[in-house]
Amino acid sequence: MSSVPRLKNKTLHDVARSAGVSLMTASRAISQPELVAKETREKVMLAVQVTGYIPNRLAGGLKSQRSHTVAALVPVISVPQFLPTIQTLTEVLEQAGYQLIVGQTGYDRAREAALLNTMLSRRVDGIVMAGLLQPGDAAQKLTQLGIPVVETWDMTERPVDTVVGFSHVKVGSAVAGYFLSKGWHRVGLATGDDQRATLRREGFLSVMGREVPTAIVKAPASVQLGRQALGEVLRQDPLVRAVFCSSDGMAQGVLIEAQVRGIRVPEELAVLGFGGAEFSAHLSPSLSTVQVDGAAIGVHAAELILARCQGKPVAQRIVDIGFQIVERESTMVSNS
Amino acid sequence: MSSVPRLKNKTLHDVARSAGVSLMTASRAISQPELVAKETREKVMLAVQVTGYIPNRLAGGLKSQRSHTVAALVPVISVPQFLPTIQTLTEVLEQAGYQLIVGQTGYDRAREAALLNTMLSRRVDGIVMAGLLQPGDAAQKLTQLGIPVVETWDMTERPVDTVVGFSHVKVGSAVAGYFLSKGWHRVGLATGDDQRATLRREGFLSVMGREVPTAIVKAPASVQLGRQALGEVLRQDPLVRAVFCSSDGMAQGVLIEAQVRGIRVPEELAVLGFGGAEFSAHLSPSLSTVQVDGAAIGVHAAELILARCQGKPVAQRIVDIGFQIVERESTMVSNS
DNA sequence: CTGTTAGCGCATTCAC
DNA sequence: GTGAATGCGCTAACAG
Repeated sequence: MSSVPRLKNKTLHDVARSAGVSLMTASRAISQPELVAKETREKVMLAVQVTGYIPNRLAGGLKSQRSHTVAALVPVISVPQFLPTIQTLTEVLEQAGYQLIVGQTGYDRAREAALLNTMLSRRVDGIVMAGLLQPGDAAQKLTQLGIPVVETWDMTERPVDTVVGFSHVKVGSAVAGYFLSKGWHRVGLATGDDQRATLRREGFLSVMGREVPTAIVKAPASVQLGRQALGEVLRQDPLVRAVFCSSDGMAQGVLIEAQVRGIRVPEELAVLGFGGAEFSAHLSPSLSTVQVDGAAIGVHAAELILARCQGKPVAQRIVDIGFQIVERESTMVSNS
Repeated sequence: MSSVPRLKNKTLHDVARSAGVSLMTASRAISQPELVAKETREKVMLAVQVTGYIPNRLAGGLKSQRSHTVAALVPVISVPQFLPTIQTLTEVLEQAGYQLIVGQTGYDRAREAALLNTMLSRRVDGIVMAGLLQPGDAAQKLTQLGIPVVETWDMTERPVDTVVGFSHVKVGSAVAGYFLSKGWHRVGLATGDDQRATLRREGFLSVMGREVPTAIVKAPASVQLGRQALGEVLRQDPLVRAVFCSSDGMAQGVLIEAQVRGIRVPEELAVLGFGGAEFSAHLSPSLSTVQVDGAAIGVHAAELILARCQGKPVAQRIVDIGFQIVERESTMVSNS
């Protein structure tokens, strides 16, 4: 099977010859049909069929200086939070004739820098980051080269280029405020160790005004780690009244661990997640969470990149799509 | 910000001039350093630093006929089952200097064919499919062009090129056999409408030898659809004893719905999922499931593609990685 | 509306 | 060990 007579790819040249026109006419008939006489166009289209021609976009890109590809850099592809963003990003880009190249940084700065270089050497037309770009040589180079960059799922006043997201610090303080408004003072945190989760924690603590029982687990978080985390928080304060988790997956683990330990949610323990995962609404008790519109982030990111690629000016370089605390059963009790 | 003086990319030419060597020497110093005198090499490396040169892999690829990219086609990127596969695939490929381009078929044959053409026009060096390739012109073309293709997460005796996966029919019959061995005859199905879920259903029914209460939901499945599905199955048979679900997400929904309705699992209703999701082990009751090693599929797929790209013969064109029924609390009762 | 010319940036092939 | 020529497949820019 390894010695198949690998059929050579047809080139535009073959098409042109088969259609009896020049190379350039064939090229135009395909990419700018309106500039070509109807009859000629049909001849070329027929030749394309006959020869089984598949254009080589790499070659075209060499000349036109655009690869029609966009890089997406995520910590790990399987982080559920980013999935809706990547999904819509892929869809919108594809409709515009762009494809996505994915890279995984593995929460590692060195790899992020290396990956950025790889992507540059592939001449991607734009870069979408999950999170903020690490400052450094790579970031500078991007600005110098004028490559569109969209940072997402976070917020900053000075993006490398553009940013679509929200403030994690504000999320943390909003949740703390929410807990306090419920009269819950014995609160705890079950949180991942990644940068954004840390920001939420800081926002939370700044409103609380003191340290609170905290379990920090290694990102990416999971249901299992959520269960362990509740154990840790309870060790630090057996009478903790409410826990803020850094993901809905962890929160699910906390719910399960509470159930196993016979702790009633929300009567004895309130639980709040983060991310607005599909399943959170359908757990029992249903899970309160901080809802973020990941799909909207993807759409905005795609539009920013596309606008930049077409040389259009961008109205808003900083898009704050905000967030929303969705109150469900896991935190729903009358104030006491 | 849209009128930044877009710095032109440096080319190998610039590097060569800066180093005072010829273009070709610069090229070699970078890609085949051992063929160049140490002194020359260092001059070139310095010049690379000074100029801030980033190689253009598209240009190199034009000549060498390899893009060092691989296409991955999935129905939707957010289908949890494929995530471990995509993740390891990306990792292994990246280590070998290859990047992944993702495409979403949206469970749509026409889009799959169109996407394949798009990927061909990008001259990807290989294609990894989630599931089997639809027979058709596109598939034929792939064979003609001798492009490595790995079909995954399914099994066939006649792959387009290679296949890494397992038989969904066998999964279905194994689960049916398992249920029967437990003495459960009033069984039901809660299943998605995608092709692979349908195969599992067929395998299941072929062993049962008759139709059973079935809820079919639109893919991609979800926790919510799982809850609805149990409702539907119960409507068809209020005394159903065991349900086989087409994903762990759906199974989780079934568990929750059972809990809400006061149906005890596993005493009154046994539940079995599919996919071996991380969370399944940590639910309460823990979820029995059909475990599949998605990461192993990714590793195998990457190795097959890489071997083919390097012209090495492939030992096994058909790799069956099998599956395993993992018995947990949701089906664990003494035989009756 | 169509054809000609001249590269895009690099790597293969051959000389030296 | 190094360099010059040539072309990968296509398109921008100009002539006709």
